[in-house]
Amino acid sequence: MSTTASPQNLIASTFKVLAHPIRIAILDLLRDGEQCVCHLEAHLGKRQAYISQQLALLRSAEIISDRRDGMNIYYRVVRPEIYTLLDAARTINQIPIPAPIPRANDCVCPKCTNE
Amino acid sequence: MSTTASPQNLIASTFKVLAHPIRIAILDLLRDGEQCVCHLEAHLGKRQAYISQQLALLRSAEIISDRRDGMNIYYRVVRPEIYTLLDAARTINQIPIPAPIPRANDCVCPKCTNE
DNA sequence: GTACTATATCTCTTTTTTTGAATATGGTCA
DNA sequence: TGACCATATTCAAAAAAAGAGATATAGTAC
Repeated sequence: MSTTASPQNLIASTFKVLAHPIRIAILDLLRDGEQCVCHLEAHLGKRQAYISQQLALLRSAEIISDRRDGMNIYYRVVRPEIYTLLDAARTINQIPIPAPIPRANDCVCPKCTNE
Repeated sequence: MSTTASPQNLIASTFKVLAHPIRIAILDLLRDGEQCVCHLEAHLGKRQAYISQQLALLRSAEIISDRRDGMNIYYRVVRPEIYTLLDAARTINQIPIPAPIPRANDCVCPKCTNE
């Protein structure tokens, strides 16, 4: 994650963080505000540890940050400019920008509502 | 270069092609129009074969395309929208958009002008 | 034709990234 | 305090990408 920080390398690493389907999906889930990890887990259908790894990556790239609230940890995007990139990439590929996921103030994912 | 072409995978591979300093540099060199390979070679200071490999990659991603003129092969960008991405990434990283390289209709790089 | 030039391709090695499995941590609730 | 829950980290294996070297190709000039 280093090499000398030339402009091109900086830009390249910005793209690199975004060059992953799960990370893109995570950022899309965070479009309309913070979500708890269990939410992401439920929506992405991947192992918890795996999602946590990707969150760590996005976190260390300083694109998202977290906040604990009681039992859960909530993630949010701290660099909304990256949506410019995501949206532009969608436009280029003629993919519609995803509709915002209805905000659920209290987590509605199975893990959060069941028993 | 495959996996099923879900929207996220499509977007991810767009970012992936751009996630490389040399490829970014090549695209910047092509900002103001086509350039012959020797030009790129002179400007990038890398092995010919290496640049050719990167060109092949950009070509197979259908971002650039080539044209032969006499002895030389000229490359040009066929998807100018990618500059939206490059520029946005620069903005995010607070790097100025590179000034266009003065157009040289006849190649002025050492390889083209010497002897 | 042959020789040369510009560029491309192929193959192999090294490095990086991805992913999975196991385990750790640090709050919370009794 | 201890058990429990949500999430994080660590380590190793698998897969992908980066890069170097050697060689091929397709025009061009003679």
